[in-house]
Amino acid sequence: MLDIKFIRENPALCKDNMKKKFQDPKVVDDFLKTDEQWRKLRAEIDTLRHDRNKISEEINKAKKAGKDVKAIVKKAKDIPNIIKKNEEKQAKLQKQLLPLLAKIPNIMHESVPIGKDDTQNPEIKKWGKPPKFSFPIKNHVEICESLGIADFEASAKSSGNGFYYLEGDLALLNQALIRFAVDFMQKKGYYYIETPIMLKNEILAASLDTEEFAKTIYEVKDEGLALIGTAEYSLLARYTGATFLEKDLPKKVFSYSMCFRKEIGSHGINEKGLWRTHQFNKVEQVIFCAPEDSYKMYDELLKNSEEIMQTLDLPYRVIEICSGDLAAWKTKSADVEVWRPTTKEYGEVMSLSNCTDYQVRNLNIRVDRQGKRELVHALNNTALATSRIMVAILENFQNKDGTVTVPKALVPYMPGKIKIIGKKK
RNA sequence: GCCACGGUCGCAUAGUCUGGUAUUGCGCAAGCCUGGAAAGCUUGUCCCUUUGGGAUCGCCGGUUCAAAUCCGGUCCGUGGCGCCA
Repeated sequence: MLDIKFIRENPALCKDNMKKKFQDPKVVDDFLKTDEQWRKLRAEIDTLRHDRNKISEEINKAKKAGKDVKAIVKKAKDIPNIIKKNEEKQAKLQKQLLPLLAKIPNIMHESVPIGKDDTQNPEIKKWGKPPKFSFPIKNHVEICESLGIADFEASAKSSGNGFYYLEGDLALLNQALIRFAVDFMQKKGYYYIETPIMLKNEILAASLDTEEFAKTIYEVKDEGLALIGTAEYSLLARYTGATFLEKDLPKKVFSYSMCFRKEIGSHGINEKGLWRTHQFNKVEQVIFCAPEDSYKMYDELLKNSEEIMQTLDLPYRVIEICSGDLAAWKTKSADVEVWRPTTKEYGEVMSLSNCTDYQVRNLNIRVDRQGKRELVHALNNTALATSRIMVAILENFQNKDGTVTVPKALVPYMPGKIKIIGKKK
């Protein structure tokens, strides 16, 4: 959420920001109106509490002096009831206030392109040449099935749609990708953390909005736990309530985890294969930094992602998320998309975001600056989500004989240092 | 899972039995002092609000004029026992 004080002081800016996102700015007015009522009530309650505290003190003094307190106690008895009534009113207002607050989005960076939806996200960079094939190409599902390195029939039987069995060389390629990405981030000086994959519902709910939660998160019934959709959540949760020392910032961390997503209403979840699944492996980067550094860190995170793509020799482009497509908690965001020769399109494989202090305000993650505590800024970016990168490798590096060449950078990570997947042994 | 004990201001700690101003030390910040520093002294050091105040003792609720303190529930931690990859 945004800082309430900031909304009070900058209503025009908040509304203008919403207009740029093609959202109804009326929410800001509704919020301010309710907020004013809340504050007024708050002041009343404070006065009542003050009266009560004073009377209690009087009773205490009178008692100690050995005086009869019956008369004062009788007087004091009415106040708690009035307070209680007002507190109930206040709680009601609070309940109205929170959803309104959640609807007011983070203030976008001035560089964010204006656009209605994802069709208007501009391409800001393109790297690598899409491969040319002298033979009819297969998509990754056909490659997997012809080489026997994945089984989607078996996973459909065991778990339903959106799962997969990886077998043999492909399962090993998956592990190679994870190791490659972990080594890469480690060399960049990021700190490696393996996190819980289940979080308490309320902890998880603090990192994303209610709608997003309902659409993506699997809950573990009767346990009050939920499976993470990305290690971003568990990494943020790791630092909930933390106060960093200024010398420890920027705090650059990364994690490998399995991720679980319901993908309710998502396009393509019924498609067979590895592109969109309920369960996948991801190496994730997260940075906590001083507010003035967050756009510098944004550039660094993007550079990391691009280097990974370039090292794997995968053709990609970078698109910037336009105002209308930008999630409420982000001020700026970009996707790295990989070339898919089978669809002749680029598809999302990495997602970079600067969330500034919007998430962190709920989580209360701060930096101590000479005795003053300030909220940090939080950023996140994919390092490598293996299933989609495997799709890209299988499709871009396929050979005429049906085999697939392992990208050079991954060969050292493959058992036996094999250079080709699917070669008859 | 069972039993015992515990959770207090950044850290440490008193207060809980017997309800009535949240104690002390350390660390940190500002000021005084100093040639400069240390020491010493003063003030501050979670949040909201500010003329006053209000809230806060893991969390939620109850009793009460008044709850760190009493009652109920819950979460977390430590030790022991049990189970176990």
